[in-house]
Amino acid sequence: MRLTTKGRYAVTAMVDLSVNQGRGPVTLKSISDNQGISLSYLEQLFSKLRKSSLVTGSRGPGGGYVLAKNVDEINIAEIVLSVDEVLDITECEGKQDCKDGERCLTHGLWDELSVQLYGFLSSVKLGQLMRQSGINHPGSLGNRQFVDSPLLGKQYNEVN
Amino acid sequence: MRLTTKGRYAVTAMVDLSVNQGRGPVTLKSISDNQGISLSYLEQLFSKLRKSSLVTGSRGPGGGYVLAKNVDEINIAEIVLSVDEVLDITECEGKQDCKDGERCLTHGLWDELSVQLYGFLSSVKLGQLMRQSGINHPGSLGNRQFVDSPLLGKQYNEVN
DNA sequence: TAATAACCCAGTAAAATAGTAGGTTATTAC
DNA sequence: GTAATAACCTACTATTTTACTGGGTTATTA
Repeated sequence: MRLTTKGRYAVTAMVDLSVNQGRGPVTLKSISDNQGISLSYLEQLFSKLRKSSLVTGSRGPGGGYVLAKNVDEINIAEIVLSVDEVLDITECEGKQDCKDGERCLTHGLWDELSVQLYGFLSSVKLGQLMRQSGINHPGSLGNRQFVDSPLLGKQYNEVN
Repeated sequence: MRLTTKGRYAVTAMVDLSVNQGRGPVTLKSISDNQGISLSYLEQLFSKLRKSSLVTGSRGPGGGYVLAKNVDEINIAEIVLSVDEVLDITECEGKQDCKDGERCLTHGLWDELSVQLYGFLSSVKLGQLMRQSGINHPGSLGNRQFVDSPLLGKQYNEVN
């Protein structure tokens, strides 16, 4: 599970579709203008989002993209995975010659962390992000950290 | 908050230090051999880990690196942030001319998600990863997903 | 039939990741 | 002291990924 600005672009664009839901299709041109992302780059991202059945496009005037599913049936993980390939194949797994144990150990651990991360991101639905849009302007977060998010509620517990 | 193989390397190396704790300093050479990461690249990563006060190095024969803090006082987030710069500065935030609201909205939302992610990763301590090393060989995860991780326990709740 | 906007493809520019190569300095063991 | 070790440092290169550019075509609407 990788997480870069590419996935961020995709999530941002999907939120754009969410807030404009019901007002007809959203053109990539408008997202491009709003978010400052190049049109052609957006086309590439939406090609993947479309192939993942997250959006549906319609051509011609008045056309654009709409969400293919309900905002509460789309989670952040599938958006990110749709555009961010998940490669990260380690030599170890490929060769299967890790008899000293050390190598597999750490790889296995990271995999576990990846699964947890995926679990976390898949638990956050697009609808949640969208509905909280009103109270999430820059700076509204202040110095708060870690827990008690007004956006997602009690998603996890502090360990110590 | 970015998450790439670079951060994975760092976490992997830190777990290596954890399991060898008490057995004296660990050389980068041994980590290089174990994990298949170039020595000089590791040196660059450890330079950052050292500046973040996560490890301390000792020179000469018998030297190497040890953890600067207890395994339960080091979390995954600080390891990742130590090597993965957190730039991701958006035009919007820099210019502060986002009066249409649309732009700030999505940016603020992503920031919120970043904070959540940071909270999640900072709740996982190095010690947890280390102690579970015995039961986390590749394939032990099976098809399990999302919740009920034997590694981290109940870290978060599914939303719906 | 003209405008629109998705859809497609090939290439380039920029950035980040990963590695290479050469050092120096401090420490230990002989 | 001297040799080996291993951190520590710097600059450069290769590779990969990210992001953008520029050209199309196809379907749809007015």
